[in-house]
Amino acid sequence: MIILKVLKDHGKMYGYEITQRVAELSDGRILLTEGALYPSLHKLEAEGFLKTEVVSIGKRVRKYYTLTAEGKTIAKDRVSEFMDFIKTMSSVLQVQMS
Amino acid sequence: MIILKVLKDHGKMYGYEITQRVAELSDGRILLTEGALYPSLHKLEAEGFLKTEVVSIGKRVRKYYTLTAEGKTIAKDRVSEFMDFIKTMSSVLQVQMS
DNA sequence: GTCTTATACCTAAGATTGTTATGTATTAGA
DNA sequence: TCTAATACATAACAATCTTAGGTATAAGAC
Repeated sequence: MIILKVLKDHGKMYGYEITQRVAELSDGRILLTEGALYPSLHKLEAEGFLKTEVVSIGKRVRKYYTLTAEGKTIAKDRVSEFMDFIKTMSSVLQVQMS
Repeated sequence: MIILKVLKDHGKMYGYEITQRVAELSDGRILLTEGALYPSLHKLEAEGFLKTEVVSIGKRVRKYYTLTAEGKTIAKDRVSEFMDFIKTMSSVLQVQMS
């Protein structure tokens, strides 16, 4: 969900850049590890939510990801789903008697 | 975390009662399934956060759970940890440029 | 009376997803 | 020249949830 969200806000990004962006946005509190990131990117791509574009930077290769049309829809859905989750959790956590 | 929280608010409860309470508090949106509930209760008990008391109701047996002193501390910690998570996620999700 | 639903406990197989570790390679800076 | 940062990726392991199955009592519908 986070990956989809930052791609939705920032447009074309590559994996490493996403980790940096998330760390920055969360003030270092969310560290998207590579073992979580890359399999997620590959899965999202396989599901048709992301499309890729490989770019050579000198001798190094960068793989840029962009949301597909379907990806934009899913991004919105996943974020609002998460917002609902937060609301639900808040109502569960607010209650306390005595 | 949810289990610890409802036990903290409501005191002595048995497993089935916890699922009902959580469903009620979340307006049916969080369904604590038995396959998730019981292993969690057993783990929390093994970790020393819960203590049990078996009560016979007619021929049926109920296993009541109560927070230990350590359990109360952990309950607070886990809840505030989750609150921090929500705050962090909110700051990540809020950002969006045009 | 009998059948279904609710109550009440539990475990286990399978799936998902994250962490940790490892591998490879380029580039920048000390 | 050595280390840290950049940049991709996979795999073993761990944690945890869902789904499915098992057992049994109590309440209510027909």
